Amino acid sequence: MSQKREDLIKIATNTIQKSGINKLTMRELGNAANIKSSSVMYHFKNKDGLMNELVKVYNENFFNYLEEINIQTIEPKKRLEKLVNLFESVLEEDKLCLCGMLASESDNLDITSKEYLKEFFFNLDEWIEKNLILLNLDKSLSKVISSSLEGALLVDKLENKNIRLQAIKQWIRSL
Amino acid sequence: MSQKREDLIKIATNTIQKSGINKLTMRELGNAANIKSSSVMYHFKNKDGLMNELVKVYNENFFNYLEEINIQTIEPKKRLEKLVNLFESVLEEDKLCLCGMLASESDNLDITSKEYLKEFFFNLDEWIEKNLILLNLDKSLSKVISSSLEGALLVDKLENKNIRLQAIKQWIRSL
DNA sequence: GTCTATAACCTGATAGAC
DNA sequence: GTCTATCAGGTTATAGAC
Repeated sequence: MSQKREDLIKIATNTIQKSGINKLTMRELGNAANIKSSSVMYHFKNKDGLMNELVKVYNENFFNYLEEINIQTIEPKKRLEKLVNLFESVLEEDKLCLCGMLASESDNLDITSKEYLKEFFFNLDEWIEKNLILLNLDKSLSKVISSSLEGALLVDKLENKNIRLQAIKQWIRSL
Repeated sequence: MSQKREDLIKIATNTIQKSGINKLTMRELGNAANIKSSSVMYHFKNKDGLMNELVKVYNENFFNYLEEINIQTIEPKKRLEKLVNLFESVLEEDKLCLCGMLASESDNLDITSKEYLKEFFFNLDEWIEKNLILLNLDKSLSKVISSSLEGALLVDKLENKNIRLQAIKQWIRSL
């Protein structure tokens, strides 16, 4: 992948996570990367193509990080805590989860992007489940944990506080 | 409030809940109400004014319903279950929570709308807390419950399933 | 790869008639 | 209250030069 293309993906992802899909336009993306909107189109063909790439790369990075947690941390409870930390680091940058945001705007996405979104949540639940099983906990709790993380990030960012993610961390510890 | 104004609020709220804030335009809102976009502007002055009204009315209806639950249901666990049912009824209409959606697009809202949003989540947590206290449960769980409901609705709608809200209901029963 | 130029369309908003 | 007419600006996208 070319350097410029990589730059564009980073900038575009950041824009959406900070301000929503509406604020991502070819013109502004070009401005931020010092090229014209027509040059952005050369790299991605159209906006759907751009969105496909954004979600795909986001997923790759996200699950590479979870894999890293698995390697560096053995204790399942600690792993789950590190998952919450990951969401906290997003909050600290005043951003939201790309996939959480796009889920609420799925009407504006093509089939490919929607499939990537579904994959994201499927893989996230699966990762959590594996650790719950190691803890002898009900694996259906994974759905509660992943949902709460997405919702908490949303509202904590709105309020510019870290309250809900903290509450989740505390709750997980108590399980 | 005039009948037409009420109609416009209902249509606009529905549009956002089904398809996102992007799909709400003055023109389309007018079309759906059989008036011109300029006539919509007469009722709300501008789009920010419209958004203010949407969130305000949504909050009123939402908390009127929670108040109704309080009257009709005494048992706190049952009340919480009815809260989950409320989110399930939104999912069944293939909609999302207006306030959850707008939280992820708060960059496009003015201060007034954002304040209404914060009020929504504050009041929701408060309502849940009161019932948790009656159950001798940690009141900080309210943040986990409200967050999980918002997140679960988001992903369940994407997948066109009722899995995550069900998992939350089951989890609350087990508390 | 990047540019200019341009097309075709949609957006919120306003002025003024009825 | 609702209309027509119109505006200025933003949007994706394409054609063709360099």
